[in-house]
Amino acid sequence: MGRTSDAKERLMAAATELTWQKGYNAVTVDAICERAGVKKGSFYHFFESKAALAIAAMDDAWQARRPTMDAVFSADNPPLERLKKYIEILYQKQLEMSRTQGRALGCPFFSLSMESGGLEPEVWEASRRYLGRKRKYIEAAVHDAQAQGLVDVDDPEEAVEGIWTLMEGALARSRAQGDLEPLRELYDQVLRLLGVKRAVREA
Amino acid sequence: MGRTSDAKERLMAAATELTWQKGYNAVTVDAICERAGVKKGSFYHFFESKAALAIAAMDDAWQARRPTMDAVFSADNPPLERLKKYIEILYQKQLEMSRTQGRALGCPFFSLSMESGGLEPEVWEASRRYLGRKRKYIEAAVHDAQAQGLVDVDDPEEAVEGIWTLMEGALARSRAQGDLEPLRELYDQVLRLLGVKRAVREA
DNA sequence: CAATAACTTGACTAGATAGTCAACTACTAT
DNA sequence: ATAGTAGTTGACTATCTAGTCAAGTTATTG
Repeated sequence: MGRTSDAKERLMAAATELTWQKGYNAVTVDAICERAGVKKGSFYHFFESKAALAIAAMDDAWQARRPTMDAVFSADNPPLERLKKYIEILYQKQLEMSRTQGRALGCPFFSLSMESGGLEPEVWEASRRYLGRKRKYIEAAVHDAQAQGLVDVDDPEEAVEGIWTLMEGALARSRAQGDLEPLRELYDQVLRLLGVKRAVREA
Repeated sequence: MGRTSDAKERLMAAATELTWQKGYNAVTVDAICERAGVKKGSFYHFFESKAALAIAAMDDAWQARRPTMDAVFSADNPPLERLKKYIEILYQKQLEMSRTQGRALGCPFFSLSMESGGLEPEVWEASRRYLGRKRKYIEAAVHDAQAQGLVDVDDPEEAVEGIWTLMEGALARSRAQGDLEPLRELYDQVLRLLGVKRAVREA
């Protein structure tokens, strides 16, 4: 019963966009309202604070990306193909941002996690939770690759750790320096950490 | 002529500390003044803006760390020892922060670079410049290692790129998640990117 | 078609924020 | 010892900021 509205969705979209561009602390409630075309009173009708919106917006963004993640990391795809395809998608996404925003913006969860630590415990916790979910796809791919004898690693957990550092590190660097350079040879570097030999890599 | 003072130094130290903890946008001029024990009027006597202070503070911090960097990356040390020692120092530094601050804070230049893009062009440029200076030490070590036949890489530039991503990525992750986990096996992962064989690594 | 719940609005508060300024103080060099 | 300069102070402005609220509007459902 009662009136309906998409203001809540518009607020989450505006928050995602602005936070990705400028970072959490540089974005004001007023700016989010303006971009969403919503008055501040309505903002506080839907969300109890800026932090609450940030958390809701992360969930929204994750739900939106999940189908793509599930498709790319489908158990039906060969494990190394999953990683390759995923890195290609990362690259394309950041390329699009370079064009539309003038620079690469990196991973929104990671940037938010770096920025919110020690300031906004609930935002920090939520961002880390979504990073953990993202990481699970990588873990599964590496474990599958190991089980199928496609890679040469002593300790799969350590390999996951290194690959995760490479991936989030490359995205973070692409934001820090604004260009796509860090993403260019990423798949090759991942293969190296996985102990895939040069001859196989070139195949 | 005239009165002397260390207020400028105190302001730079306070800015470095607070920005490292909370990030650039979350730190106010008032907070910096309070921590430095300096009134706002004095702040603007020494710096024309918060951005100008941030840039001066980066330079100050870099000058302070440079001697250590020069010692660790001395051409007199074997190239791989330089990298190993440097990673050990990174680890110790973040460990100290875990104790004193309750969490790892990562690399101040990198965090600042991620946060200032698109908002504070001069701060962004400066942070990237200092990151570039830091990177040069890694480059030299990798090139030397290659020249001395200690490593097995096809393309040294690509190896530097990957190692740099691993290092800054691990520091960034240590901030994002607040613990030291990402730094633990860092040297091993670096060796893997350098194509150092398992047997040699274990030696 | 009406009751009512869901949403909207604009005006409001209280405190934070960057930056200014003129008068004041104390040190340093001559 | 003193003139001049570098540094200090507190009070000030104008704007921004998160968050509140009571009264108004509109869609939904019975």
